[in-house]
Amino acid sequence: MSRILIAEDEQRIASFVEKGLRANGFVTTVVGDGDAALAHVVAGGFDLVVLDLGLPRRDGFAVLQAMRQARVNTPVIILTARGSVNDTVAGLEGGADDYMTKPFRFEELLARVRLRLRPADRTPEVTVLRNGPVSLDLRTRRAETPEGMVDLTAREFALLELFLRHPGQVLSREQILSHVWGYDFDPGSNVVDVYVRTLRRKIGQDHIVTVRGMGYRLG
Amino acid sequence: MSRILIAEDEQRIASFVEKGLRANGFVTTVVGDGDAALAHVVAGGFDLVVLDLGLPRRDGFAVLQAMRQARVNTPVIILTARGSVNDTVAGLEGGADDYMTKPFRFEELLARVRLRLRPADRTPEVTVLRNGPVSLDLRTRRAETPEGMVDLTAREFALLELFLRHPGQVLSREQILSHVWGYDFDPGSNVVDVYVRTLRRKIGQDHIVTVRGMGYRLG
DNA sequence: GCCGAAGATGAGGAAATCTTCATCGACGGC
DNA sequence: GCCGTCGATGAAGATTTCCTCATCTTCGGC
Repeated sequence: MSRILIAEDEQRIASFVEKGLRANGFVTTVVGDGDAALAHVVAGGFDLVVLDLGLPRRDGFAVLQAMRQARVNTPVIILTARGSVNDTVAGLEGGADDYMTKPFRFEELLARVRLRLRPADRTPEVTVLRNGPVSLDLRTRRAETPEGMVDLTAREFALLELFLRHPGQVLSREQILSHVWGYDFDPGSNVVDVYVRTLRRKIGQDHIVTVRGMGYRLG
Repeated sequence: MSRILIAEDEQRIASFVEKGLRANGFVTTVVGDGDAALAHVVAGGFDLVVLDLGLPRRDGFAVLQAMRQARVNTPVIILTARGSVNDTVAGLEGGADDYMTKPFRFEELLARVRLRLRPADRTPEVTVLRNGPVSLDLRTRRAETPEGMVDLTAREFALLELFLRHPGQVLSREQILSHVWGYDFDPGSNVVDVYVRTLRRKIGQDHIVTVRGMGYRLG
């Protein structure tokens, strides 16, 4: 699978991103400052870089600039603090391929990573996820089950997508929280329970199974 | 282009659907009762049927059943009144491929028509619409312009999609209203104006041009 | 330049979605 | 079977999106 360099100094976020990407089959390397990031990128071997703008020693802009000057065309996804729109624009003009404002949901980052890697690995884009009787059209955001077709809200959609991308696997509330809601969401909340319920109401009770003490599982 | 049979007795809706489909390059035929619908379908020559359930002389169910018994496999999209969920389920089990509850927005119907015709014409699915500097990813619902990338709300997305599917063409407020909001929306409203404004705010002022006395145009 | 009509804009209220909270019920260990 | 913990559920409150309305600005004919 593809190799991804994560350049991020905040420990919490770095590990959030790393765990998530590894769980999805990517090979990851984490570096905590700009110099290291640049060295790794130029040395080669990475298919994509997740680059925080606020790195110590040499900030993200400088890394990006040096990279492009060295004619390294590895796709770059920038991480930036919310509100710093100017950063964003400058980043994109400076040669980044995409950006994410913090805090972000892991699934969003994942979607962008997949998007940027696809041209390279020539895999056609998946537009419908399916698992047994449940299917989800990613374009129209509609789910289809034996009970009929239903339109989903944004959260319901994100949750069902997560389940469909990990069929049969038990997902803990924490995993679901970080993937669908984001890494800085209150872990004491029971939003996941509530949304599992609304999903079950819409697509039918039987598809999402409760695994007591562990979490939920699809199929 | 593909030929579509519209079986609908309400004049207003029939013409709404017919105009819209023609404007998008489809060849249409309208019939107002179930007998005529069945006769046309069995005679052949249609690639898809838009079928109202509440037809006179022979209702939609009967038409669908007779069609399938006659081994006609033309895809069928059912139109049904909101709330009659049982109808919907029964319809799908009876061999329909998709359904729409009235009132519906034209763009939604169009999306489903395209979806059902695609397998036949082998055209790969479009996931990114582009026009000059403006592009829209239909999967992530994100727009990209020289000013950066922006996330769109549902309405903003539907509006921009409409513009991108008809680049350079002047769209009247009425057209936009019926396509994005639905055929029974108050024509005296200025929602279109308001949403054009929010879109301009997000993607930049210059892309959507006002054509005084006529409507708006992209590019 | 003046006037009327068309479009732009800001703000407020309505509706839908999302999140939290309190309570109820079910399961498993003992 | 009893109790404690975990999950299910309903409903209220917060937030976001959507739509309407009143006002302001711009355009084009005269």
